[in-house]
Amino acid sequence: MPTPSTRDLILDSAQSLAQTRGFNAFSYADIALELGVRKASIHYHFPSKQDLEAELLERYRSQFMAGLASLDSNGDSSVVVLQRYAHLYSSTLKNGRICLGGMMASDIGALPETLAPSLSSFFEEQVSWLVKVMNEGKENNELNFSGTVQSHASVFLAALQGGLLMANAMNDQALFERLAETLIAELQ
Amino acid sequence: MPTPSTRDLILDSAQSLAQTRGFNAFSYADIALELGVRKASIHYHFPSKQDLEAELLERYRSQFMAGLASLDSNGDSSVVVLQRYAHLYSSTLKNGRICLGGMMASDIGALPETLAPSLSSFFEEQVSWLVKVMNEGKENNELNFSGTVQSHASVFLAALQGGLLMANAMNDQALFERLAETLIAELQ
DNA sequence: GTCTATAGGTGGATAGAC
DNA sequence: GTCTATCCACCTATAGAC
Repeated sequence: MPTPSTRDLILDSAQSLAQTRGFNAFSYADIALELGVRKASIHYHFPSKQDLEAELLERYRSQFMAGLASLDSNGDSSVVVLQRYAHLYSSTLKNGRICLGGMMASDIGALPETLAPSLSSFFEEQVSWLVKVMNEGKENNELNFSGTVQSHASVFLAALQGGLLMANAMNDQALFERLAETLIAELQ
Repeated sequence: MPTPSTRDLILDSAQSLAQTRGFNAFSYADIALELGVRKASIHYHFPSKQDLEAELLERYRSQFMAGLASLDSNGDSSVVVLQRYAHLYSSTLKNGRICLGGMMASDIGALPETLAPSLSSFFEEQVSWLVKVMNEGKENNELNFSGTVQSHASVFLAALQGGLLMANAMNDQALFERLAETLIAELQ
């Protein structure tokens, strides 16, 4: 594992701050303090905060999709794959974070409009992946539900996003675990 | 209808800004501009922003609960009551807003800790009300599902909150409507 | 690439006249 | 209750030395 570049360290710090406080509640000064560099150095890598935010979402999206690809690479059952998916969200909760996509969605009214398309794509890719997994589950008779797969995929994602918000605000990790379990049981 | 007091007008403006931009993305200057008063006047009614935020949540919570009380005052079926509940959320979406509780939950990491208990209560009251409605629906054989009522109530609320986030970010009101429909159908 | 220094603006908040 | 005036801290961002 090579030493992370300053650029990556900045993104890591910014992502942590964005997931815990929100996009409009952290500053270059916060990152500078955490990394022990000057604000001007951050502006060298990301001239404007909008540049930083855009890169933040893009990196998160690509890393998240790469993670999804590895979730269903084996021949595991759809139920197990969905459990692993839910665990991706659950694990962010342990650090007092919520999904970066969900956070950005809540801040969308105060962010540059140029970020909206990327954010929409993030959600659409999640739903598409869930649709694929649920379709496979139906074909294998591991999943069984009425209504369109698309609708159930949207509900699944929305419930996890909202569940993260609630569990984090109430400081109740068990709430999220029960919620995810119920969601998956409902599809069987 | 008496003329609203300045205090109420301030709360109305602040609530609109908080629901669209977030708690850390509006200022006293924004409210002052909208109402045509000076910032100092707002500080007279709400000395600190924390005071304003606390009152904002408390008013929202009490108004929301009053609204819920009128939703199931008649002998309507549980399905209809749940549809009306979902419509409460749907209607905020039309103004480009999300639920104030959901917004505050996403900002909780950048808000005073004193607000957390009130926010937890907000979610707990929503879930308790949903549990009551779902229990009645089960007794009347209008609703039919496995798993605890508590879990399904949590899922229901979480999915609506997350659905608001997604539909607002993607500017797709129909997404929310389909999502709500699927959620209710799943309980029958 | 990182630094010092600084500009120009906005944040929440207060004092005191009316 | 609302105003003018002001304070100080913090924000994003840039210029220019090293």
